[in-house]
Amino acid sequence: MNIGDAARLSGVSAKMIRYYEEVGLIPSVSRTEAGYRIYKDADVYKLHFIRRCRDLGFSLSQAGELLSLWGNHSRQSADVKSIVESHINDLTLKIEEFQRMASILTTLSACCAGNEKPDCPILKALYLADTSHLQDIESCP
Amino acid sequence: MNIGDAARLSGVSAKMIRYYEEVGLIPSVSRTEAGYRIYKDADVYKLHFIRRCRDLGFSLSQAGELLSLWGNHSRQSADVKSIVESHINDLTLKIEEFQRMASILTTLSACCAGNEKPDCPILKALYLADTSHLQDIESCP
DNA sequence: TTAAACCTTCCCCTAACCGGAAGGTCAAGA
DNA sequence: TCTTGACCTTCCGGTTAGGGGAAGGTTTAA
Repeated sequence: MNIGDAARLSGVSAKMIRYYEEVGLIPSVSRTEAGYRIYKDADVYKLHFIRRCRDLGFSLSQAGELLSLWGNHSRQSADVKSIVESHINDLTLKIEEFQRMASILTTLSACCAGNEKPDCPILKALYLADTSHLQDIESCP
Repeated sequence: MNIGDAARLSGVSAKMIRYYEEVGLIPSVSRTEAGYRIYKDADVYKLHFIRRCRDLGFSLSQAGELLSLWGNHSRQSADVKSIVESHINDLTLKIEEFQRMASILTTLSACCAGNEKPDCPILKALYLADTSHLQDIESCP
């Protein structure tokens, strides 16, 4: 199987497959005499596993650790769970940060007339020293 | 005022001030005979404005647009509001994506014993073709 | 005079890719 | 048999928003 077939079957682009090989996430595969990479089903499964890790937001480094645990039959499920919980924590922090931003921006946007006039409470707030007072605001600043 | 003072007053590191100048986000400032950059209060305000945009998650490109509007007294507040609403939309999409990931991972994590044994429903789910069925799952897969 | 604390430019590194150029290979149809 | 198009290869550069550090010049205070 050529890299194009492996890409189609795994959902990982040929470009990315070469990249994963380059950075050591997957081992180098064998080649034809002409230098073409040859993939087996097991390689496609690995690529597919990585793709699913990426879809769930894991870093390539974490995906590599999970892939390693996946192939290690003497693994401890606690190690897997630890990686997952760390990632859930990262996601939660990002969600909270984005919600904080969105909350402030929504408040400010609601106060902006959004017309042809230059007056704009959003720009005022960006100029002022601190928007932390906008966290729980109900009325317009 | 040297770049170090501007950095302390604006909350933007000297490294980043030079970078913002290099990419054209802020204009080049004048220099001393020795080549040191000289900053005025107005420059510090601009840097501070950019920093606040970044704190709210705007890209440097958006920060540049907002900065330009801020300095343009014939602006239309609708243009400001448009940028902000676009960014709120981006944030909302990211929040939803992260929540989707976190939801799936939390479900899987709850099903993993997290002990010294190798059995792990998380790895099983990463191997299986599709986790979309985990969106609304209550019990363990 | 000297040492610390500045400043300058320059280059490399990050994560996870995408785009494209230049050139070699393979398979099918005329 | 030749050609054409679809593959494949490596290599290089760009993306975002910076961080780290080297090598060397400047300023200021003791």
